[in-house]
Formats: sequence, structure tokens, C-alpha cells
Amino acid sequence: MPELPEVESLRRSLLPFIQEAKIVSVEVLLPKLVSSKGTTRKADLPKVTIFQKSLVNQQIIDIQRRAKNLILILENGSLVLIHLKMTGQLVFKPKLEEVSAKLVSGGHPIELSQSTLPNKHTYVIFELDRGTLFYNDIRQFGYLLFYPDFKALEADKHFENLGLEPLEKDFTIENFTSRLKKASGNLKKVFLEQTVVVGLGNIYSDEVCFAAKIKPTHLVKDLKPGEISALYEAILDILPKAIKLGGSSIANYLLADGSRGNYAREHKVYNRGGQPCLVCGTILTKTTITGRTTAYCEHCQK
DNA sequence: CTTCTTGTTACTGA
DNA sequence: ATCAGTAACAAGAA
Repeated sequence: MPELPEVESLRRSLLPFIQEAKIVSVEVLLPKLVSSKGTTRKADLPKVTIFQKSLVNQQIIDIQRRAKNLILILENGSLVLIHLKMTGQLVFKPKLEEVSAKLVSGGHPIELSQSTLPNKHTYVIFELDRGTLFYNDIRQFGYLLFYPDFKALEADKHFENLGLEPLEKDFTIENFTSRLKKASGNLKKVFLEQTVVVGLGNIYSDEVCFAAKIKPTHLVKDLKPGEISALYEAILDILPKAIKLGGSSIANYLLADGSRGNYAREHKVYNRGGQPCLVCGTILTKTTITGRTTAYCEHCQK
């Protein structure tokens, strides 16, 4: 369940592996996961071929993140948007000579999960000059979209209704407050919508509400300035901490070297419904909000 | 076997 | 129109 901390941790762990690497070939084992948006019409070419031709021989310049999307920037200014949805993974396996060089210089030994790649859930394979990047996705909900430039990406209304980036400068208490005023319904629903602030999913919505001592069922129209401020501070506190620990590895999430994130051990309420609150011992309430499992403490959160 | 899981979109009904 | 709620997507774990 990659949310902002997981996607950002993946971005940071992936960057040193693939920055300035050249794409030698691209293998697509599940065509429905890829497409080429905004490219000129080549009716005779199937989308997989367009996707491959667009990427091969390009150098990867940078990786950016917008909300839970990763964006690979290629040398000619074209882009690949990657969304992991629930079970997507990007794992890099260096070439053997690079691995031995790393081991000699005292680097980490490669993880088992890397050495067994590709596996039965590997659907896209990027052969780079210095190693191989695998896109795995057990439930096949993720996607990799090619765009010739940022203009095409923005025209695709992919980011149309996205809210503030919580790690950027414009995430101020004023902007957060004014966006909250335009939203309706309860807090959890609003967080999941991504329209006020992006990047919170099921895990961090519950964790932020607990840290701010406000129930996820609380209607946003009833939030007092002090409560908005507590939510704001909780977001600014929790997301960087989670990134520092490499995100939360629930189920399938992995970092680029195949290792797991360690923030799951810090979870206070997520997936703990029915268990005692770690602060006061009250049994945590388990409920469903907009179809998503939600946990909170009746005593600590108001 | 059934139920539950999640990010996002599409759909449904008010 | 707008908005809220939910089915759908798919595969695996319990």
C-alpha cells in the first residue's frame, strides 16, 4: 500500500541506481499496464512498440514524485509516469560486476528478493547499461504511461484535482485551512480524496488523525483552528519520520534494493482495531469509512 | 469455500 | 449539476 512516504522512499532509493543510466531495452510482459499518451498517431504501431521505441537509448536524468506518482525524466524531456497502486514494486538489480565492486567497497549484500528476479509477477523489465529495473505488480493495478513532455502529462488531467504537496513550501497552515474549508464530509474521507493534501492513504490518514487527537469521523466543517493546526503539525511530523524509516512495508511494498521499509512498527492505530490503544489502553474502535477500514481511539481522539 | 485487503476511477442514485 | 457512497479492478492471504 504505497502512500506518499513509500513512494518518496522508493524514489530516493532508486535515484542513485538509475540516474544517468541508459535504457538499453524494454520488455513488456503485460501490455495492459503500459500506454503512450500524447504521442503522435502511429496507427500501425501497437502501444507496446511505441512505449519501447520511446524509451530505448534514452538516458534517465531524474526521478520526481507528484502525490503517489513517480515520474522518470528522460534526456529528451519525455516522461514515464509510474503509479504502483497497491502492489507495484520497482526493484533494481545491478550487474554482477557492480555488485562485486560494491561488496569489495563494503556495500550491502544484495537481498534475496533481488536474486530471484524476474518472478511470476514481473511485468515490465528495463535493461539499463548498469543493471536491470524490474516492475512487479501482484494485482496488476499499477501502470506505466509514456508522455512526450510535461505539457502532455498535464493535459491528461492526471493531476487535475490534486491537493497540496505536504513536503513542499506551499503546504502552509493558511493553504491547508482554505482547502479544508472547501471540502465536505468527515476527515478520513477528505484525506483519501487527495483534494486538500496529497499522499495520505489508509495508513497515514489514521495515523495522522491519532497523532492530532481527532477522530477520523470528525466532520471537517466542525474543525476548530486549533484542531486544523494539530492536523497540520501531525502531517508534518509523521510523513518525514516515515520516509526516514523507508516507509511502511505492509504486504508487498519494497525499496529499490529489494529491502523493506521499517515504519510499520511505529503504527499506533492502523490495522489495530480491536486492540488496546498504546496510550490509554482503551480498545481501539474499528469501523469503515467510504469503504475503507478505519481505526481510532474513542478516548484519545475527539 | 468466503471474506477481506487497497488507490483510484467509474458509475449509480439522490 | 453536484455530491456521496460504492462497485470494480485482481490476486492472494486468512
